[in-house]
Amino acid sequence: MTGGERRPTLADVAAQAGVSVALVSIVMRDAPGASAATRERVLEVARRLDYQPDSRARLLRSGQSRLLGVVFGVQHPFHDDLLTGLYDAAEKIGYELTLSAVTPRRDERTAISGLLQDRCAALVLLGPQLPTAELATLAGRLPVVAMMRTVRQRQVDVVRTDDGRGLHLAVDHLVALGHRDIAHVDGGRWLSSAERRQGYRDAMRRNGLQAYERVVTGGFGEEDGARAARELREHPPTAVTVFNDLSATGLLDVLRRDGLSVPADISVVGYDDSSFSRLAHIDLTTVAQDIDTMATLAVARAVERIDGAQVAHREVVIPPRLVVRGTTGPPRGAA
Amino acid sequence: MTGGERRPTLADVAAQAGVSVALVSIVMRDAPGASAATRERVLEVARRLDYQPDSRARLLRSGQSRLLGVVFGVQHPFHDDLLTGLYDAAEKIGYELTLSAVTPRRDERTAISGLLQDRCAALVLLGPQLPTAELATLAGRLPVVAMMRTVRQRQVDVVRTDDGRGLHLAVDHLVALGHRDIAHVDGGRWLSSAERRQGYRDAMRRNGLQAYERVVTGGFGEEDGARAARELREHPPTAVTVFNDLSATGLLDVLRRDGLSVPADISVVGYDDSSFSRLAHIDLTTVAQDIDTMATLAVARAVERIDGAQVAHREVVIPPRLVVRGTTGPPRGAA
DNA sequence: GATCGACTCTAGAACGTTCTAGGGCGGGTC
DNA sequence: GACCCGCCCTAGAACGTTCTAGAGTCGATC
Repeated sequence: MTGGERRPTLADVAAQAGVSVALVSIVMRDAPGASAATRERVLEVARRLDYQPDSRARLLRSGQSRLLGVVFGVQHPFHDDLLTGLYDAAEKIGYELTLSAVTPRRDERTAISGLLQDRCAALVLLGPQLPTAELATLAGRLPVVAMMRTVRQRQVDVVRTDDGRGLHLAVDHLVALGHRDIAHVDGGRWLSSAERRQGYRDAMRRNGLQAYERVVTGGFGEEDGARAARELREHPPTAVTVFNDLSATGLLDVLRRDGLSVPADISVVGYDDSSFSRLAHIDLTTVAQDIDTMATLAVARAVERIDGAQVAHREVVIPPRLVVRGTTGPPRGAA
Repeated sequence: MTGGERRPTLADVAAQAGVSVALVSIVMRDAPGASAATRERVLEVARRLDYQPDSRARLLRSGQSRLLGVVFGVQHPFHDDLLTGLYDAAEKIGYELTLSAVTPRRDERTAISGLLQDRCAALVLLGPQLPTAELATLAGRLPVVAMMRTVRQRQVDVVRTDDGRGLHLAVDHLVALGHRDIAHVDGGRWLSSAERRQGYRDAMRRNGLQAYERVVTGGFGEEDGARAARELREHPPTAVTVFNDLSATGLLDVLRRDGLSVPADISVVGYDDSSFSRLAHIDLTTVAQDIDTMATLAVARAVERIDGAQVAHREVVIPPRLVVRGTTGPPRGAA
């Protein structure tokens, strides 16, 4: 029953409309070379047969695929937001997106290889964990844009947030509130942990607070933040900047169970503006990445490479934005 | 520089290995009809040239596409988990997945039409919002499996959780703890809100608690839960079951700000086992859907239809599971 | 020693589209 | 009236693969 009938092709439409296959193709692509009258007639037939072009055949023949492959991770709520932006950006310039997910049981290599078989024209990788060497090989075959990660390799384009600046914003905000004793909980071995840590250090020095510099090893998850909080228990600072929002919530939880009041006793700043950080419950002050700009630039960069343009800048660094919510305030003494 | 060279094709491999194109095809597909020796030689050449099959050409020629189209929504953390399961299930039986996302600015119709052009063999829709009539038309063209939603239409297969039973579990758990005054905050006009509400009603009656039945209109988001909490303020019950986790956290927030202690003063049960409900901070007792089973069954159902089997059951209903965490406990009197 | 079957391999058509080359045809210019 | 140009249209090759039909070789069976 279902699926019994073959889907209509250009040939079917052509036969019904009494024209050649080539002409129907012209009409469907909205290409010049058909009179208004026939155009109308062909479209009418196509609509009646519910004709849908076959993108496989289309792409196969026309070489240029106007298709961008995107690799994203299912664990990152952040990636979902980025996908939204990428769809918008791609649609605006007439490109299609094809998605391939990295899951706990499906690694990046598998995800990428699927996209290569689909012959997309370029790859956009969201926070790739692949070693630089492998990214370089890949970039030798087709344009590759890495997002949210630095790649010291001239073949690979990079679009990322200025994480250093993100921590400047966080620290400056705390200093403006009157804090001096500000610690940082880093991301351990995670991508961009080093840069955020360095951003913290620079900002502290610029504010003349090198005496207060203190970095605690953290990580990606909630439990990492909790562990860091316990480590800070002995000599609690008046404020903490944390590698990401998830870690920050873990830290917050321990602080509150210890009877500390946030932000009166201690202020906390996260990173990412994750969806849950907006929950009234958590209400976390955090550093937000400019998703729309990043998405637009990533797509633009990929397309420039596809079109063979010699791209001048290989790396685009976008300034982040501080989102002030309820977990930051003046320290007790300063009130 | 990049993209200058053409990707190698079967013909290239054939030429280098000194065999016919057809034979290389046989080897690549692991089909019978090639000697071990040549097989070895061809594979070696393919590896050397870094040959990647062109899935477009492959699918175009071979008609059967072994390709499942999946439509998911970026706003739902739950969909990410489901994707993980779908990838596993599809891989196990040799199918590929192709993803199309619904975003705030890309509707379901667009997402589906993209997949139709890719000529996938069947569609798996996660919580589709499309009207039944449209789903029916679609199902006339290719097998369609809807997940997490009822569709009263015999062409469309359905795989969903037994939401009624989910609320039975929640209510029974609370009753076992000693609660009698249990209210329900529903999902408003959202899919499956009606079924969960009815599940609550049935469970209350089965426990002889019809006198305590109380349903408050809620919704999908946090603010809906917060609103419901304010509405309950006058005569607070000792326990609440909520449409989903997001709404439950909004409710929790208002309760706590009102000075109520959870679970001592009031117990709360959510629905979905969303990733954030696991955060130590929120630690929500909730009803979990059996993601792996759902994913496996959805893929199996789609494939059966593709293979033309006459499927007996059109609707599969999976029992959920209660995850007990920190927001439920005995009521004050019962301690 | 002819016939058969199994095995390995190949030539060429086919999938649905786009692209290249060119064929009518009407009307303007010399 | 010969020429050229622009417009609308068509035939047929091409994209990279799989599929069908069949060709060649070898060894075993009659």
